[in-house]
Amino acid sequence: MKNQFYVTTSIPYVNGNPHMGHALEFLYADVIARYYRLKGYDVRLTTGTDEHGQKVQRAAEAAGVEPAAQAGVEAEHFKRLLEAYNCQYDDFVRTTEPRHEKSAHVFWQKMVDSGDIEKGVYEGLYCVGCEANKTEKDLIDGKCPIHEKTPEPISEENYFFRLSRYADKLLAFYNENPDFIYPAFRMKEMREIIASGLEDVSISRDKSRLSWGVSVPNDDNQVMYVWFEAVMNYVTSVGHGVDDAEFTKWWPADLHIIGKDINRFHTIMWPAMLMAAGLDLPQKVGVHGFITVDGKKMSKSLGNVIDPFALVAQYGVEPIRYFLLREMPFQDDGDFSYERLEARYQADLANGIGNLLSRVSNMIEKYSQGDLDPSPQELDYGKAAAMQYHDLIQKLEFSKALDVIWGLIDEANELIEQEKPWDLAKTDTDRLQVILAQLLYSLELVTEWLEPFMPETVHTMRSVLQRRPMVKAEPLFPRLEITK
RNA sequence: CGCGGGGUGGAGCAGUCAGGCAGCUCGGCUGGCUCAUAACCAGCAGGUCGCCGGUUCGAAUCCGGCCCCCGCAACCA
Repeated sequence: MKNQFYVTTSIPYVNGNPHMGHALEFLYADVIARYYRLKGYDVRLTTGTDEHGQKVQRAAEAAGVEPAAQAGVEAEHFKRLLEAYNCQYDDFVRTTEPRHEKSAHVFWQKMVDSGDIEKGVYEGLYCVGCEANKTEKDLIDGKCPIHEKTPEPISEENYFFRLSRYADKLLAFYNENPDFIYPAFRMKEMREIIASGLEDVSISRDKSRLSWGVSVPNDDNQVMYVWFEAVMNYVTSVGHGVDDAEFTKWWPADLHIIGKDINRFHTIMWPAMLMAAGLDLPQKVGVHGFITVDGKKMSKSLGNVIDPFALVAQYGVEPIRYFLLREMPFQDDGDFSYERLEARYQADLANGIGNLLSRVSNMIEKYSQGDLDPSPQELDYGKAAAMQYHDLIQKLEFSKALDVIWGLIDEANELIEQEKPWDLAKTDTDRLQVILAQLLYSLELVTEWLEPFMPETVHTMRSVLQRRPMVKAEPLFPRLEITK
């Protein structure tokens, strides 16, 4: 079994500011990366920014700056988001970096060599308002539904990726690797799309229409289509085209974490591209859902956008990490509301883990002179809970893994109630020490399992639990004042 | 008939694949306790499991039909 783990996030497009969805995706990747680091694996977490394309070029023109400058500002913005959510990353790939252009050129050439890139004529419909190509399916009564204009037919010489050649190979790959896409129903969706037919895709643009991109090798008039080049960041990060030893060490990736909207690019186009280039395919793609707010999609027009920076500023990073990982099921959309957030904070953090630490640390200070070794004599969690925990994390079921941890907290509270240590202090001090040692053990297990999710909290808890003599802990999570 | 997800006590969900007394968390109510952040523990109330029909000794679960909500449909995490 190899003791390394390479995980990536998708790379945000820099035409917009960071939002909650980015924060959530970073968190998912951070938890799994921390989990494997704690297991002793050599872990690499790669994230970055997608900086080419029409929208960035236009935004820069509007702002009167160079596209590179525009992208640079946003790249820093996303790095601040990673810091704000305490996500540890090993590499941050900007698609405008020289190493990425080199990587993309090498990748392109491999596909040319395999005969999967050919020149062709792109004939399509172009909406001037959208500045984008449209398909018949996009139109209503032959008009762009956004601008209510009839798109202009255009004809442009582009390079095409022979995606149509890969339908059967992709399906065969799915059959051999039924766990390739998580959750499973996302694979079902992709099977449907493949079954309905894959067309060759245009993967370049004429520079007269778009110049802000990675140039096509040996053709001064074309740049690569943004999506085509952006996904290559996953190989760029590990030295593709630049450092063969590094690339051999890390590729293929163990896990790509992505949002459900870009599933097809990662589970159809990207695998096909890798096959065409003769490279191995990633082990798994985890497709997460979106965050809704009070049941509705977050959008500027609804005015319900939550600022991820303001949120951690108000509640602190650890409670927000907990809330998002506990309430947003990886597979589906999760709903955000301040009511749910405050309820979780109060019940699980203040009354749950925080209060348990207080009462146990206080009893050990009082009844054991603050000096005691942990021992699991009373409650045998056995291997079942541990197996459950590890299994759930590896399956990306973070919410359920946290459930398991909180099960330990509940059991500890129940044990206290059953044994009544304050009575034992008067009647049976031997029994009292056994119970306290058990409680200490339970808390240590909680810290061990919680570490990928709430590293700062665990750090604080350990400073209490490992101190000798132990003294009563300050509230980990002070109760929120209910003002509403 | 484009594809997919979903409709379960006040709220959020599990259970549906392998039919068998309808479960969890939050909230509400009652009681207990006092080590603890008025926290903790126990118990109670509350549900025609979207609708109609079928199979079955028995259906939230299987089959058929219908209604409603949400997402996707090549560049929106």
